[in-house]
Amino acid sequence: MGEIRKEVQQENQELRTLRHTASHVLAQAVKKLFPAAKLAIGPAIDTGFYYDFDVDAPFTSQDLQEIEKEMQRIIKRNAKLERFVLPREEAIALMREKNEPYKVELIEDLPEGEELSFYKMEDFVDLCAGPHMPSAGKVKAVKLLQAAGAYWRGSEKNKMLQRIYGTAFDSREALEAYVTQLEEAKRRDHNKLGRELELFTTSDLIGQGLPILLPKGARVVQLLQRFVEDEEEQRGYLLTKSPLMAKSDLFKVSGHWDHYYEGMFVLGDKEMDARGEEVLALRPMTCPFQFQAYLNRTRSYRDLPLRYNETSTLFRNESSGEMHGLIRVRQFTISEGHLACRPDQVEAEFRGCVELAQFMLDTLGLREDASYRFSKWDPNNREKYIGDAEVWESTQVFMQEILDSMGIDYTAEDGEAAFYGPKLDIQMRNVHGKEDTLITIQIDFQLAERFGMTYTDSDGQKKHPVILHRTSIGCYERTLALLIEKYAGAFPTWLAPTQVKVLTITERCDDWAREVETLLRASGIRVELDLRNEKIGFKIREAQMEKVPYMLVVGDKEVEDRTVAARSRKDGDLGVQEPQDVLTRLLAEIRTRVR
RNA sequence: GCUGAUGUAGCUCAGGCGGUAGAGCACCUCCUUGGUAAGGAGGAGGUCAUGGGUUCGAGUCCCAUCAUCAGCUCCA
Repeated sequence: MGEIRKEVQQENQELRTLRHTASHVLAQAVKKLFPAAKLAIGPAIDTGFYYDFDVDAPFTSQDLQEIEKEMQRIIKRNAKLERFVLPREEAIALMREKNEPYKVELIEDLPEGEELSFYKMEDFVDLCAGPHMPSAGKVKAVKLLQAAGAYWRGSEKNKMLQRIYGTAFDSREALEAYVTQLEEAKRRDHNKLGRELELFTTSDLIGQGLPILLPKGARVVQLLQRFVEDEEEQRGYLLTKSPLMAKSDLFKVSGHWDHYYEGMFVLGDKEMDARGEEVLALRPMTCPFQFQAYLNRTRSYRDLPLRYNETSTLFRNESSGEMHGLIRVRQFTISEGHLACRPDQVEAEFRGCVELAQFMLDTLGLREDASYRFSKWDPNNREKYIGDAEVWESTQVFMQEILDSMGIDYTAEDGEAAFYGPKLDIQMRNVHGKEDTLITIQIDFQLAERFGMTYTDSDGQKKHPVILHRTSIGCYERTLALLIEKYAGAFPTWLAPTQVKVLTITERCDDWAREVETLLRASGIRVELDLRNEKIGFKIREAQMEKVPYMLVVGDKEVEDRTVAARSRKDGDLGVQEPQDVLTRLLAEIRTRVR
């Protein structure tokens, strides 16, 4: 096994080298066609490569075509790459001479005394650590995909450069396979498929980031919510229902007024607030609301852990360019929960949260696509966070120890924490490979004190509980989006908005079809009746069946026997059966969901 | 928010140089027919995203706004 993995890694490394070389070919081509272009950076990425340029006008799609042709010529000439090294000062001088200010800046940021490597390909020279293919001809297949703006050094304070994305492979076939894969991804894209399947829609009148769940989408979300609430109840959670808005006072205590004002929908403004007028804001999270539930009466150490959950709708004023389908929206509903624990309970409760999240992912079939991120604070950016450095550091160590003891394979990242504590984020990739957080579990040693939440310990002392913030499947809209893409719209039977489609061949069967519908519906099966009486056969029906687990066809011959022809998405033709038999089978199938 | 592209019937799209809108599929009615994306006849549906402007006249040109898409930045 180790050997195979090693080989795969080596292959990936070679592909990255090839793509990095392709980015140099791109830069050379751009320099030839647009001599005024200034070079920034051009790395290989997982799916290909890009290069950033500072140019007067953005690249058009025609520009890309011409650049790609020029790249083909360089590859055909099999231009050789030669490495050479310069001391720092000479390197800066060379880049000044070539009028490449971004390269100069890059070199100046590198440590003193370091030798700097360059690669020369024909008359084109680029600062680069390498490695590279020996010649451009090794790039067998290359394709430019798109141009887009990107900030220099990834900061919106800097100038926006023009980035060209492309991909490269060592064979024509591999490139074609990748392009096919991109088309397949587009087909599964929840934003397209979800609209086609009438799961959701949007309205220009309602606004950006505010999708409407249509009956089928609303049904799936309802099923998910019932499932989550039932499961959490079994695990000792207590459901709350708290208001969707609160006075600014609440958010001042929580710290959101200072740390999250831009992200909130405030019904009024800071000036009104300063004048002492009542200013309400829609809630961007549930924490302080559930804290008020905790504060309803005095708490004993015997009451802990106290686990609150809520199917909670939140509002966040995302900036206009961020919104995307059901993945990034301005209003969403989340399976939110807060656990108040004694210090000696935190570890077990944290584990319980992780296990619950994993159980949810297993049930939905998403676990294999999840990755874990340990999101830490950024000690160099103190104004983003509340509390003392010691609390942060000790909380992070504490969390890390739990993660390690659970054997969770995570990546640690600085600057990704919530403003009040570190997080374990469970990340999911969408069909295009873009990553988003689905589930988050956080440890918070700070807010209980801010809100004056206490319990009386066995020694009679008032103490602050430790708060765990957590979601179990995260936001329902986002989960729905991931499920659409995971199953290409063909939901598992227990989640399918339509479990059975009842069809007829002639209107003489319509009454009998309605009886079958009533029978199934009475048993809690989600039925869609289609009385169009189309004269089409099973093979054709399969096309529309793709998204529906079961299909029943009612016809005259079957009417005589009081039977229906049944077909399953999974098992194919089930033959002609008594409706009761079909019902039994269906119920069994629906109950196969993990419990 | 930034860069770019896009916005014509439910869907996919046509509409060279400005002269007040079309196709396929879907939908509705009727006929034919119990079944392999069936045939025939007819029908409905668009203030061309919205608001301004230029013009005798704008889907077509200009500006603004809104929305959608890709990427960046930010985040669940």
